[in-house]
Amino acid sequence: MPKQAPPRLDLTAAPCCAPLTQRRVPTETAAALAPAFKALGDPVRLQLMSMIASAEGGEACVCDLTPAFDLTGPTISHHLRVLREAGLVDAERRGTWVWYRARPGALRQLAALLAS
Amino acid sequence: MPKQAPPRLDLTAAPCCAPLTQRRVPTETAAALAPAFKALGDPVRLQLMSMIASAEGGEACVCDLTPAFDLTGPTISHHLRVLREAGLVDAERRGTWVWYRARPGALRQLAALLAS
DNA sequence: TCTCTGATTCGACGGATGTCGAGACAGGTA
DNA sequence: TACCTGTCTCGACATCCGTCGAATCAGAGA
Repeated sequence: MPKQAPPRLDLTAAPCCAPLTQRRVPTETAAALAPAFKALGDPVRLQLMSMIASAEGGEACVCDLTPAFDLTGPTISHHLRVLREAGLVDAERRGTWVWYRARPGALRQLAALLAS
Repeated sequence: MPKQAPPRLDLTAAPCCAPLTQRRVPTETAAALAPAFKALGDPVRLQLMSMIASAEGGEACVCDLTPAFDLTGPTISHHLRVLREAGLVDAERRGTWVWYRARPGALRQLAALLAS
């Protein structure tokens, strides 16, 4: 869990969501959603996102995420932070461990933009 | 139009497409699709993609794209090349102008991955 | 309180990225 | 042929990004 709530994007606040293919995405919408796509634009983060979103109970522990990659703890922590700051996931510390869960609506909004 | 066909990703060749939220995305799939998300992870490219995909006739001329941004020609050309190499668009020169069109199936595949 | 473990932050490094100006290339047109 | 216009390539620059080791912080338990 971050020491203080990090500057987090609220994707649902984006001027929203007509499909990309329907009309030109306004500048503000592009600026609001591009960071989320950027966050998914790394293979490790794409897998992290998938592991979190598909985890049973809807949440995944960092202690399960880290050993799934050939990367150090700090690096995984960095990628999780990027996902957090992009508004894609939320983190919660419970006792010793930190749990991540997908932010409801975030993926849906991105999917809606790409939908035809 | 690129001088020679650039190394272009074939998104449809990616081990494909169960939603992110359903099961963990395999490493190869993540490696194949992350570049496409990365390409959309820039506000300018997101708008370019939208302008191309939503253009009437399904294609847009560079000569219409460039003046829509406060950027130089080379910079727009660079962004279009990134979209091309990510497998999201195709380019074709017809006479003086170069036309870009959305690559069918590319956006659909990304949307499918994000779908819940 | 002290110690141990899990997770984050910090600082550093090499490599990638966005932007531009200058120059090259492709097609029209005279 | 020569010239003009539209587009791309090249080289340079500052900035950002992915990764690591070391240090720090947060809880749990002795």
